[in-house]
Amino acid sequence: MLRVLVVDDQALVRRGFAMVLSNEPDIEVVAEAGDGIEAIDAARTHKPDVILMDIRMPELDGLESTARILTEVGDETRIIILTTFDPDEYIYRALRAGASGFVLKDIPPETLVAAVRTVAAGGAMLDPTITRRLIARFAGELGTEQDYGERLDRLTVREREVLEAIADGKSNVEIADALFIGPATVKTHVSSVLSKLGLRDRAQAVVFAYECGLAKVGARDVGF
Amino acid sequence: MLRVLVVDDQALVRRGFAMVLSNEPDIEVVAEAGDGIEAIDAARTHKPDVILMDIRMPELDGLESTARILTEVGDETRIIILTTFDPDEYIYRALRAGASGFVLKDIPPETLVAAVRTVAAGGAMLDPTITRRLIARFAGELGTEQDYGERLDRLTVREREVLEAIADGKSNVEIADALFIGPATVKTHVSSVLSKLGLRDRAQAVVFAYECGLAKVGARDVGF
DNA sequence: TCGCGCCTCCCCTAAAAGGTGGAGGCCGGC
DNA sequence: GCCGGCCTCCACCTTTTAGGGGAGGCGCGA
Repeated sequence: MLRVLVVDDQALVRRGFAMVLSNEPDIEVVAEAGDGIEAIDAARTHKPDVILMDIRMPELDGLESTARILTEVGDETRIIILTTFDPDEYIYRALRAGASGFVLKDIPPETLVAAVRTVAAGGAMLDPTITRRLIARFAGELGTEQDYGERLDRLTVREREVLEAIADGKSNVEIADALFIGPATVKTHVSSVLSKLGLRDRAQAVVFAYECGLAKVGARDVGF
Repeated sequence: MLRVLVVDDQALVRRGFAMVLSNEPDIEVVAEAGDGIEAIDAARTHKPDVILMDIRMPELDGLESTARILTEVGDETRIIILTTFDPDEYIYRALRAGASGFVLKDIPPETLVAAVRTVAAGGAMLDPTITRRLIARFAGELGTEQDYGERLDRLTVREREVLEAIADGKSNVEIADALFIGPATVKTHVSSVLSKLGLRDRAQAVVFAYECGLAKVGARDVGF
C-alpha cells in the first residue's frame, strides 16, 4: 500500500488530488497539508512513501519544503512537484532540491496515479517538455562525438570483465580472486586492456570506464 | 493522424507493436522495417511523424540508424528507442543520437501509445529509471553528496586539488608538474588523501572522485 | 588438420606507487 | 610568544604495477 501526502494551499485542489488517489486500491492518502510548514510536520509524522507537493504556498514554498524534508526528515520519501504554470522558472530548483517528479496539474488523473507509482518504485516522472529540455541539455554537454564504445569493442569479454573490476577499485589480487583465476593471468589481461585502449595505468582505466559508461556513478557503494 | 514507422528485426514483435498502434483512431502505421538500412529507406520514403526503433538489429543497429535518419533524412521525425534489456549501455548513445524517447519493451500498450503521442507533440518520454539518472546527473549531487561531501571536507584545499588531478588520470610526476610542486610533495599529498579517505590506491581515489561528484562524466576528454 | 584467437599461467626486470619518519617555513589563533 | 595546521620537501623501504618475453590448452573456422 503506497502512503501518500498531498500538499496544496487550495483545499479544493488538495481534495481533488486526494480523491483521485484514494480511488486506487493500492494508494492511501495518509495526510494533507496546506503549506510548507505543515508539510514538513506531516512528513515527519507519517513518513509517507510519496508526497505530492504544490509549489506556490504561503509560509514556505514547495521547493524549500522539498529540500528540507529530504535533508531533515529522510530521503526515502519521494516527492513529486506539481505546478499550474510554465515550469521554466522552477524546474532547475526542483531537481536540485531532490524532487523525483515534476508535472503540470493539468495531467489526466491516470497519469498522476502512474507518476505516484513510478516514483514510489524508484523511478522519476517529468513532464514531457521538461524531459526534452533535460535531454537537450545532456546531449549538448557531451560535445565530442567520440565513440568510446568502439574502443571498448576491441576488448575481449574477459578483458572487459577485468576492466570493470579495475573500475571497481580492485587490486590485481582481488580481481584474480573475484574471477577465479591466477594473479599472473590478471596481469596479462590488465596489460592488454591498457595497451588496447592506449592507457598508461589502472587509474586511467578507471577514468575511461566511467567516461565510456562501463562504470556508472551511483551504481556502487564507496565503502572500500 | 500520426504516421508511424515500426522498426524491429523480429517480425512478430514488429506486428505486435503495429497492431497496438493501429488500434488507435489517430495513429496509422505507414510502414515497417526489419533492419537499419530498411529503416532509413522507409524514413526517406514515408517521412513518418514517429519511428519506433529497436536497438538490436542486423546490418545497422537502431542507434546508428537513428543518427543517420535525423541527420540525413530530416529531424522533423521523432524517434523512440525500444530495448528489451538494461538500458544503461545504450542510453547515452541514444540521447546523443537524438532520440526523443527511450523505453523498455515491457511497457504496457497504453504507455507505448502515450509515448508516441507525447513525442509527436514535441515532448520526450524516457523510462523512469533513466529519467532518474538524468536528474541525478543534472543535479550533480543528489544525496550522495552529503555523505561523501563530509569525507571530502576532511581534505585540505591542496589535497583536493591533488585528488582532482588523480581523477584526471595524472601520474605523480604529472601532478607535480601541473601544480608546480615537487614529486615528493605530491606523494605526501596523495598519501594523506588516501589515508584520510580510507582508500588504498589511486585507482580507488578515481572511483571515489567520480562517485562523490568531484569528477563528472563528460567533463573531460578521454584522450590521454 | 592446421592456424588463430583467447584464456590461462610462468619467468624476469624496471618503474611507479605507497608507508614511515623527519624537516623547514608560513600563517593565524590562543 | 607559542602552538598547530598546512604546504613544501627529503630519504628509506616495501609493495604493487607495468612491460616483455614464453608456453600450454582449447575451441572454432578455414
